[in-house]
Amino acid sequence: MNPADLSAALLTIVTGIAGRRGSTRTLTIDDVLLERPRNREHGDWASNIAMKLAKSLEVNPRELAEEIAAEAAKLDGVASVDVAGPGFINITLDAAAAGALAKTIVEQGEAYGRGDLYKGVTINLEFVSANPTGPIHIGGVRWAAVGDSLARIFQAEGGLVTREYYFNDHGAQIDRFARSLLASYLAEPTPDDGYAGMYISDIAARVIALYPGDLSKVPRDEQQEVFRSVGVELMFGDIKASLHEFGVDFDVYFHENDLHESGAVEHAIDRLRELGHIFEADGATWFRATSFGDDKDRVVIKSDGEAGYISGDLAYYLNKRERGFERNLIMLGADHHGYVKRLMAMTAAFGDEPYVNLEVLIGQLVNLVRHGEPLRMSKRAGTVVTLEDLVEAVGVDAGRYALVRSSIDSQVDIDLDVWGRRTNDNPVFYVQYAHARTHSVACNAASSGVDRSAFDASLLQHETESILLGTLAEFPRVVRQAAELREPHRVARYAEELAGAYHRWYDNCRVTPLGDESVEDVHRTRLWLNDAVGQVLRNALALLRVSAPERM
RNA sequence: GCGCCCGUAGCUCAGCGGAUAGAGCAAUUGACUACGGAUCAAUAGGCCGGGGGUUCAAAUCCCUCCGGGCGCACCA
Repeated sequence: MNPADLSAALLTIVTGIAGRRGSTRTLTIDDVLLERPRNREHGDWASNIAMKLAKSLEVNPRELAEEIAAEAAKLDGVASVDVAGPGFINITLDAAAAGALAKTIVEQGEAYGRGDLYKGVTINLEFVSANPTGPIHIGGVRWAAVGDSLARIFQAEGGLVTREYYFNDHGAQIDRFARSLLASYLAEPTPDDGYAGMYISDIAARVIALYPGDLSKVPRDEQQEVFRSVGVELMFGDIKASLHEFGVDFDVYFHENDLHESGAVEHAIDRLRELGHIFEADGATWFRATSFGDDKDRVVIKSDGEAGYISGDLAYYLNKRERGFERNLIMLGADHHGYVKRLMAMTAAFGDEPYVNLEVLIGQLVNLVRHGEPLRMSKRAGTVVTLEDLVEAVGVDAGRYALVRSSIDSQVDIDLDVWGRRTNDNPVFYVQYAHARTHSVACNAASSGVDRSAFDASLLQHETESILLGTLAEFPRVVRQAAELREPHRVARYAEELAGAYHRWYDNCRVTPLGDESVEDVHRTRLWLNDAVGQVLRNALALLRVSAPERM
């Protein structure tokens, strides 16, 4: 009896009662979701359905709750049902019914926790998308960790996910990058609007080494072109490599330049023109974004004939839709939140549904801190802390976990000294230790002759076992909720809760009997429970792409 | 001026309509010649920024004020 079964049974009961009382409202499984009461005296699962329905049925909530409780008490696997407070229905399961989950989890293995919320839905997840004008700095690191975990969570819910990196190689920033490389090569000072930093001279040296002829003999503008094309390629290769080190690999690297060269921009503008959302004014071509809630109209073709910035976004979105993606998500930093309105206006203008076909996830920026003092980073000034610096200081597991553990709505401070030195501050080790412990418990059990040849769930009677089973039962819903709300941090917080419940169980219940005791079914059954915990910890950590070590 | 995010234990943050608001770190005190003490138990610590409202029920939803972060280009 897992919470999903219980919810379904409850739905049947409540629908029957509501129907008899003349309700016309159709109830769904979401109306009868169960929650785990904080207080153990309130049973294993609780429902507030009676309080929610009381008003529309014009009955006293407690009276309705009693009616539901009476029927729920007859369900198989339910030990008792109580009505408490203003109308909570508290359900306590038979130990056997609750404990059966341990075996189910072991049998389902990696599949436990997966769902079908986005089964068959094509999802395009665009994140990081940093310009290849320098190494990926720590501001972009958060989206690498969060975006990749979100992709894994969508996949666990059946989504057909494409991880996409939008490579902004059309604008003036790339030119500045090329001029900076050239200046370094010619030993000239860095251009005023250029990029400084050690990496510029490194890249310049590698470009020169790769050039087949004598670069000093070609004209200056050709030199700059060489630095542009080869330099961007090298820089981008470095970015890909450090993201790969961090466990993040993209399916598609999309070049903005292709949109301009392939005619996709004109195509998108033509499409909007057909729909009547384009007009000419002041020598420029405009998108009438104000018709769709934006603050101002946006220039798609500037009066000098160049494409305006938004035209790339128009073409890119249309391209994604034409590639068949039903849902398109873009992750941006808070410094870009002003774009949301115009992107939604664009979505509506194309005849799509804002916030459904396109979603923009805004995450707060990360602050780099050293010795408690905020550290200003600037790619142009060369004071950059990179992804590689982070990995070197704290490792992939701790880095990813720390970045994904808090809500993207809250700002996080990264202090490399603290993260590197006091690793105990990072709860990832608490979770990983719990996993390592499940492994060593299983090893000890094996050498003491405890195996999984018997399973009697009714023997899982201890309070810590009941809490542990309840926590295990929640995992599928946590994954689903993380997907629905686009909040990977929920998986991390859940893993911590499960690790805690496991450690407390370990302290109270032995899997391996003491020296002079014989192996009983209770030990064999507990081994199933131990292994179930290990499996769920592995499944949860996998969603974050954090390793689940067998020893530490 | 307008818009988005945040204000919860000493610190870092969960909880975002439900019962007595939680965790880690820090503090104090305990627990292995018993499956790894990177653990566990216990104590202490809160007008959930202030004030209104909606609701049977508000940290959670609405309004307003205060404080902090970030944005409001024919730049990308």
